[in-house]
Amino acid sequence: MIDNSLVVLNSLSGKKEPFKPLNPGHVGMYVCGPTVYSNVHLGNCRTFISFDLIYRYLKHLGYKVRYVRNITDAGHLENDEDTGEDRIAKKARIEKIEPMEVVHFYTVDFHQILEKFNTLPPSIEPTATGHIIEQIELIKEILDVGFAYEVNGSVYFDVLKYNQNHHYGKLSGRKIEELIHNTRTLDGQSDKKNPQDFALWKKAEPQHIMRWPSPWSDGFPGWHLECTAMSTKYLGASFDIHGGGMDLKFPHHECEIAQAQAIHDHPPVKYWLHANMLTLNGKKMAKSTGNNILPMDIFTGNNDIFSNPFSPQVVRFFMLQAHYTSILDISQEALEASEKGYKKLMEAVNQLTEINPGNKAGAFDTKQWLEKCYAAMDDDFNSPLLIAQLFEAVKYINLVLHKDIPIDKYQLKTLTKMMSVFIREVLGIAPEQEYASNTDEILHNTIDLLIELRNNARSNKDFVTSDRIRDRLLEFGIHLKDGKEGTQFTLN
RNA sequence: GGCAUCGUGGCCGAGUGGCUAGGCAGAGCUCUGCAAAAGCUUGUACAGCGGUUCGAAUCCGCUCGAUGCCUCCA
Repeated sequence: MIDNSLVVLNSLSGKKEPFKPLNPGHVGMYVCGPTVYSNVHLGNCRTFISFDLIYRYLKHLGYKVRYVRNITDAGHLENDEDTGEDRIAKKARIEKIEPMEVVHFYTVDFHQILEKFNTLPPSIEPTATGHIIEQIELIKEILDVGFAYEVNGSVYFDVLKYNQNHHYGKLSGRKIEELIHNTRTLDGQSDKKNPQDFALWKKAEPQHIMRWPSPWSDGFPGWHLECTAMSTKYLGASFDIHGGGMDLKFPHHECEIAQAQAIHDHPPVKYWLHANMLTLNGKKMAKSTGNNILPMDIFTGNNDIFSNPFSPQVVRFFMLQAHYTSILDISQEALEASEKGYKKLMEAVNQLTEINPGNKAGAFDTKQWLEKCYAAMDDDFNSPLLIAQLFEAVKYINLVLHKDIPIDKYQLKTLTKMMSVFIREVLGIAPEQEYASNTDEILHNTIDLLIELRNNARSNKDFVTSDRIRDRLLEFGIHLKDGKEGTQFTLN
């Protein structure tokens, strides 16, 4: 299956490049995970769904993928000044609970939401606090090569010195002169030599509870360092893919490149992939403006933004209908359109089992269709284009079902297998709900009985009764449809 | 102000020099007791202004706008 036709948009070059992993057949992928100081953000979910798609497709192609996604549970400051407070410590102070309670609570929330979105768990999910020793060792190495300095128990990365021989800003397209020109001066309130320098280790203030011993002070590691420590530990000094949200390009990913380059004297990552932002009703999502929604509130319908609930699968399908590098706007209308499309797609797939193939092949060119499906995904994981191809198949399936268009065994077998592969395995879209087999059978038998009673009424032209049965069932989410082969039903 | 990404029909969203994207919505028809579903038919869109070219939504320039980053942010 690995035929080297996959191309990916590398943020480092800004161009689509053929994907050739460092070790043939193996892929190392690191994605910046969440800071677990509050409920996982919907935009954050888009990033993880995007990389779930990428992970799934690489695996589908036959690569052995090691997917590392961290949990940031320390070191992520409110701002970069010396007074900046750790986000988790701040939440703990406000809620009057232990920092590790905050961490655990929101880690559980994060996992629950991502599971609802049907994302696969990563191969390794390391935490920052579990890698303090590794981070201290990295800081020592950076100090040894002379790209960091210690002041008052804190250690900073010397960006200006690094930039003498390397380009700090090559990922985000920035020049150091512009950064200096645009950076607000802190009027000597900082220990840093330059405002561009970033913390590798911060000395903890006396009231700061999240603290670890180090050669420099009792303190905590800098945010940028943890990703370098964990990616290096689990994927090596060079690995294939580093992903994350577009907003992490600068400074976070830039700092990661600088740290790794300083120590290993070569770039850490071959392909940088960045997922684009999600906006809500055309505007950036922000808690401060109220233009914000939690994933769970979309699923339950408990929100003021959308007039009805939308299931995780519909939201996932909606997101996959856009390319991961495009800005995507979520709205009531857009979700409704996706919901209908999703149902149409799943309905057609479910009805594949009802088709009896003939000996005559139909006009559907399965070989060409498959090629188009793979071509779509090979072109930088173009899921919207793949979905468009899936709807081509849906159209044909419906023609077979309703218009007696021929289909032979081979066509049916290919469609049945590959529709499932693309929808379930690659796109990671699951059926809306699965019933326990026992309940399922009882429910189906009950509905069949009601359909029988209704059809008796219809034969007697007692449409009052027949419509009442149909309308009442619809209220329960059971949808009856009369066709040539009798009455079918769907569960909403 | 600087950097980055982008601006496609009523809505969402592919497409990066010539050839149908796709989904949703709308209109007409077929089927139907009526619906629903499905099928068929139907839409001369590419922010604006210049330029390159035989030919541009697609390349170049400028203008306007959006989003992100420039202090933490997926």
